[in-house]
Amino acid sequence: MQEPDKLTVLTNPKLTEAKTAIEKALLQKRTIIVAGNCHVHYSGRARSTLELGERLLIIKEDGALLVHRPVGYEPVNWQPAGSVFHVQTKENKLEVHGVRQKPRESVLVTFNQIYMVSALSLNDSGDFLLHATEDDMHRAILMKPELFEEGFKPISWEKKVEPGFVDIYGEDKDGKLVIIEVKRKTATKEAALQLAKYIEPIKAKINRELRGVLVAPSLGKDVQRILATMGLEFKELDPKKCAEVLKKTKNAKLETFFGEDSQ
Amino acid sequence: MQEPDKLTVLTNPKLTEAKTAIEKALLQKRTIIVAGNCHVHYSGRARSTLELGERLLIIKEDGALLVHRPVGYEPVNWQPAGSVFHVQTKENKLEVHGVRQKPRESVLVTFNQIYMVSALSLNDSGDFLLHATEDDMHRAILMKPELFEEGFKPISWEKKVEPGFVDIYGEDKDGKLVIIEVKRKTATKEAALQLAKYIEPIKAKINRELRGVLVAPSLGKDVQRILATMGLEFKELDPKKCAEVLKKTKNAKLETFFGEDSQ
DNA sequence: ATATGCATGTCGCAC
DNA sequence: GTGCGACGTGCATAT
Repeated sequence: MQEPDKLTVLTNPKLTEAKTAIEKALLQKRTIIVAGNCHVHYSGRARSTLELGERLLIIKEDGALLVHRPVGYEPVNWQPAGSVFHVQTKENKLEVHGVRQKPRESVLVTFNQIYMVSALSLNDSGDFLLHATEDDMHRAILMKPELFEEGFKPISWEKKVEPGFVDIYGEDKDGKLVIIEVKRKTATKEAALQLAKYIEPIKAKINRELRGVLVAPSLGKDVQRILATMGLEFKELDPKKCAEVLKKTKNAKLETFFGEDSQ
Repeated sequence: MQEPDKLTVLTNPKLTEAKTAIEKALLQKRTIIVAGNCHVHYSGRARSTLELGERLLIIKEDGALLVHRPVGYEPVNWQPAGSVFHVQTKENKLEVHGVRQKPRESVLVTFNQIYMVSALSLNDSGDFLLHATEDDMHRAILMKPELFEEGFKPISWEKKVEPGFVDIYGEDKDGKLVIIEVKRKTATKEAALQLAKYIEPIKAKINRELRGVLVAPSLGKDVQRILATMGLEFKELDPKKCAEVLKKTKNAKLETFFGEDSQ
């Protein structure tokens, strides 16, 4: 079931042994994990130094590099995919050097002690799906406009209108034009200003009543007031609810496909 | 030199063995690495599903969780520090469930096979220093104002002025007020608008000539034109150069401390 | 190649 | 807690 070399682990190796194992794993494009005592220097878009301490170094098969401290979600140092690596021992230390071009930047990890080197051949082709994004909210409104408002008829979306793109625009039940700006979380004053920026030039261009509506799960502190002074509206809508709607719509479609009634 | 339990590694353990090892390591607040075949579900601010595949699961001593695919810099799923974990075996699968409150969100990693479980006690107190940030640029200009302009006298920085904070303000050699907005990389039109937003209210309030200057290593495409129409200026300045200046200044101080001339 | 905007952004700091 | 901006942001997309 499992190739003999799917996994290689060295515990408390000598630095030279670690060097050999890492170089071999790099050639084989395996996922490498090194645990040890190291310091780190980065130079490129900025510069950084990380003093001696015990961390994890991870190098992936596509040349991504991560240095993780024992706390925190984010890597303390890293290198994006596509980096090229060089390993060498030097004065009783092991140096792992990762370089990428465009932008030119490099990370140097210097170990004085290594607790573990692990090399894995990982096979991963599973799909990743993310729901309840802003884009899901757009699609949900387009597929089920009454989510926004009874009688709303979408006309277009992601429409270029100087000075940017309008999320959705359409007509309400009274035939008024509606410009919608969608946010997937609490809308800030920035969002209100963004909407206003889109509205004004259009108002100036067309001679017709125009509603600007901010759609979001909630509003920031002073945003309601700002909207009011600008004659804009707010409509509450939750990204989760939109995701639900999309799911149901998808189910409905599938049912139709299989010859069943869709509600 | 090294405690006997600094490092524990299990290779190709049974799921029940893995469960025991992970639970023990969680109690000991060690850094845990699990390599295996799994699928992942996330629910919280959004929702996601990741189909079956071989990945790394990392749980840190502060309750941060990372799921890494064999490619890419970013984790495919994660949970910030402070999450609480629950491990159980179920129908020949091992479930690792991480939950955090505020916002309420959870990640469920379900393994059907495990290649390695590793638990480490990492000791890391080394300082991390990042140079050539925007803040370094502020400090460099404050310490050596001629970096910005000959005769410039800084008055204040990070000054609250409705509707936000001005990076630096001061007086030029002719006694004109100068408002400086600093960017560490190519300045976009957003930066220009940000500067304008600060300038306008101040102009309205004081009765005095006022210069608005965008300081950055370079300008985006139409930004020069935008600055011109708004009567704003651009001054080229590189964050690396600022970092250099700070370094020299620091050295100069040290030299003084040691009784030597500082140029 | 550059520009624009989203992200389960994260993180830090001020109010 | 909320707001605001920086980040070695990364990332996808459209031009």
